[in-house]
Amino acid sequence: MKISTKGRYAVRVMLDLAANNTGECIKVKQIAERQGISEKYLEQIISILNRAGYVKSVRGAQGGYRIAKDPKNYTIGMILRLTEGSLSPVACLDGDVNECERCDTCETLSVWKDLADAIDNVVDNVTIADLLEKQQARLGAMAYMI
Amino acid sequence: MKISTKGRYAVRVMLDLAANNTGECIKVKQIAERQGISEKYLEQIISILNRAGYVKSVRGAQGGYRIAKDPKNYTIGMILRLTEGSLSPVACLDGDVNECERCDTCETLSVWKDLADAIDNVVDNVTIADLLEKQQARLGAMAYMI
DNA sequence: TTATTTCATACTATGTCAATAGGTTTTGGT
DNA sequence: ACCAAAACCTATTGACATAGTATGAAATAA
Repeated sequence: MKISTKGRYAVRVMLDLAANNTGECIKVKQIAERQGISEKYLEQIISILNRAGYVKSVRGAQGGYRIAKDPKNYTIGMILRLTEGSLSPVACLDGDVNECERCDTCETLSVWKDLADAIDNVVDNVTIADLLEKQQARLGAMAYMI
Repeated sequence: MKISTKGRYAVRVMLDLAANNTGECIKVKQIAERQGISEKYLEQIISILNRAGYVKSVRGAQGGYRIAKDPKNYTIGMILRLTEGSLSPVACLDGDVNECERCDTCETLSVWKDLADAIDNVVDNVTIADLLEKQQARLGAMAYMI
């Protein structure tokens, strides 16, 4: 019942790109350093985000990545589903075909449905913009402490 | 982000024991047959429930299992945590020690906290008695359809 | 004493996770 | 034209978890 590093790192990448979005290209190396994540592993994760169009890449020297749209367009749910696959707690709820022949008489299924709804409700109502805002509020508060 | 068969089967075992609780001992073989689960695998799962005192066992011939207390005493959350371990979506939230040194500045942590709360809120508010009630309501409705 | 049942432990095949490794391609700067 | 920097691509790896099987020991009612 754990979210893997892939999903968690993907969220942090999106937040990092949003927080450091100056219009310049951001290199994987920079993100890896800031986030303390293996550069090569990050490469794979960011390529998923790239193929989905969540980030835009520029190849070659001076290349790198930029967040594609405004951070408010990206929910945590979108990013997790993209990188992790389905967030539903049981396979029975995946896809439109219910291959389990016990589904009709399966009392536990309603619990898993409620659980899936609860999970969706959280992750689909937080955006990268929300996280960014919090981060900047914290950094602002920190500035007064110097 | 999936619940494993161990946890799901454990819930079904508890429900089965509750539904078929006549005071007589219920054998692993019977549960396995009713639930369509491997007998040997079930043995391992029920032994976890037994060691935790959720079920009572009687050894030897004519032995078997009985649910220990009234079904309303067992939430899905209890059963899942016992068999699956922690239900929190990230390791950062497990235990009292936060070994991650980024926790102070980790904006995503609040999302995982909300997610953990949402999950807990579902699984801790459904009991085996609730599932049993639903099952019996359905079986009652079925009887009229004959 | 025997059949039935729980109890305990070891084993196995498969898959996933979290990387690491080793390249190829693209491109700006010189 | 060349070089270095960067993205891009694919294969491989070691560790671990999952979902069982397999084998047998211990307990007990009949």
